[in-house]
Amino acid sequence: MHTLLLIDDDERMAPLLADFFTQFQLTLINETHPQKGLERLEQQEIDLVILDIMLPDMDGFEVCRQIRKTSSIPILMLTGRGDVMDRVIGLELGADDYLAKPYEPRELVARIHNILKRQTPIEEQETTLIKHGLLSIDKSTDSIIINGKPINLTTKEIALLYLLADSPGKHFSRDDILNALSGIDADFYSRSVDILVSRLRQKIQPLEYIQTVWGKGYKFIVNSDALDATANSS
Amino acid sequence: MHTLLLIDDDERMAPLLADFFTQFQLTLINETHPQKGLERLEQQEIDLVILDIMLPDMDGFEVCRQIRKTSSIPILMLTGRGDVMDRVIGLELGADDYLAKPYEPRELVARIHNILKRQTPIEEQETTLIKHGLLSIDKSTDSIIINGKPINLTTKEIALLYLLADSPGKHFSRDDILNALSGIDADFYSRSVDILVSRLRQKIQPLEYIQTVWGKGYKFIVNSDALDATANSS
DNA sequence: ACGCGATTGTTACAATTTGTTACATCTTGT
DNA sequence: ACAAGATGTAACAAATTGTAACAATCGCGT
Repeated sequence: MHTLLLIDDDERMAPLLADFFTQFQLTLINETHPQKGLERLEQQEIDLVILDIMLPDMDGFEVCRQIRKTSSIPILMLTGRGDVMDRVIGLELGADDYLAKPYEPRELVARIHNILKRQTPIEEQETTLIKHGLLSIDKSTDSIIINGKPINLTTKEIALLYLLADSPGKHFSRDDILNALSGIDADFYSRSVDILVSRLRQKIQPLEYIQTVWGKGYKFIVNSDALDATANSS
Repeated sequence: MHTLLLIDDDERMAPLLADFFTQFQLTLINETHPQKGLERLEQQEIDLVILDIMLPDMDGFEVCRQIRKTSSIPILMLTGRGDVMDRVIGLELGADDYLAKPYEPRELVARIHNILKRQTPIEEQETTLIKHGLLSIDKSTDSIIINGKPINLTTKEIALLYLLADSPGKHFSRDDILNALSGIDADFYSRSVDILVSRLRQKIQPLEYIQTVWGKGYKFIVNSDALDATANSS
C-alpha cells in the first residue's frame, strides 16, 4: 500500500481519484494549495507526489523545485496540454514523469506503478566512469582511453584493470587476481597473472599505474600521472 | 564556492539550475552560443564547464576540442541518451564525465562534486606527504624524491624509510625493524636489517638521515638537512 | 564443421630484490 | 693500545618478478 499526495486546486478530482485508487492499493491525499502541500510532505510519510502545473500563488515547477531542495521523492507532473516545453522543463527539474490533461485514470495508475517500480534502483546511475589523469575508463562501454587515444584491451586485461583501478592503493595478491578473473583458486603455481600484468602494462605505456608490491602482488596507484620511466642509472 | 559555465542553447534551463545550485555552493553562468562560451572561458575564472552536445553552429564535441587545445579544465558533457558513440568520442576528446538527458539535477550536482573533488589532489588531499629538507616522500604513490630527482627504492627500502621517517628521533631496534617489515620475530641472528639500512643509505646519498644508535639500532634524524658529506668540493 | 586470427597460458631465461657470509672498520671498556 | 663486540658493506646466493617465445585455446565468420 502506497500513499500519494496530489497537489491540485481542482477539488472535484481528488475524491473520484481516491476512490478509484483504492482498488490498486493506493491511498490518495489531496491538497489544493501548494504551500499546504509542501507542509503535508514534511508531516506525513508520502511515497509519491502528483503535481499539477497550474496552481494558485506558485506554479508546479516552483513546487517541484522546492521539493527537490530537500527530497528525492518521486514526482509525477500533470501538464496542461502535453506541452513539450513544460514536459522538458519538468523532467529537467527532477520530475519522474508527466501526464497530459485530460488523462485516463488508468493511465495515471499505470504511470504511478511504473515510477514506484523503478524506484528501487535509484542508485542505478553508473559510477562506471573512472578517470585518473590521462587514463579514462568507461566500464559501461569497456572503452579505455589514454591521452585521447582508445586502447584495445582484451577481456582479461580489462577485468584486471577494473579490479585494480576500482580500489586504488589496495594491493592484490596473485591469488586474489587469479580468483577474481578466472574464478579459479590457484591450486597450482602459475605465472599467468604476471604475464597478464606485463601485457597490460605494455598497452597502457607510458603510464605506470600498476605497481609491484614485492612478495605480495600488485596495486594501482593514483597520483602522478604520466610518471615516466624515471630512468635512473645506478 | 565554485563557478560553473553552462554552454547550452536552451535558455530555460539555466535559471532553474542556477537557483538549484546555490544551495550547493555552486554558481552557474550560462552561455547559449558556443563561441560566446569559449570567449567567456578566457575572460572569467571558471572551475568547470557543462557542455551540451546539441548546439548551434558548433557541436559540443567541437567545443570540447577547442577547450582542450588550451585548457585542462574539467568538462562534463550532456549527451542525448547515453549514446555509446557519444561517450567514447567524448572520452577521446578529454571530457571528464557525462550525463544523459534528461537527468536529475541532484545527479548533476553529485557528478560535479565528484569531478571537482578529484580535481584537487595536489593541494589539500595529502596526509601522506612527508617532507624533510631535500627529501620528499609521497606515501600514496610510494615516490621518494630527493632534491627534485625521483629515487628508485625497493619495497623493503620504502617500508624502512616510512617506518623511520614517520617517527623522527625515535630509535628502532633491529628486531623492531625486522618485525615491522617482514612480520617475523627474529628467532635467529640476522644481518639483513643492517644490509637494508646500508642499501637505503646508499640510495639517498648524500643525505644522512639515517643514524646509527650504537648498541640500539637506527633512527631518523630531522634537523640539519642535507647534512652533507659534501665536504669534498675542491 | 572448418580454418584463422586473437587471446590466454606455459616455459625458459634475464633482471631485480632480498638475504647470508665474510671480512674490514668502528666503538667501547680495559 | 688492545680485545671484544657491533656495525658497514662487498660478494655471493636464493627467491621473486619481467617478459620473450612458443603452445594451447577460444571466437567467430565462412
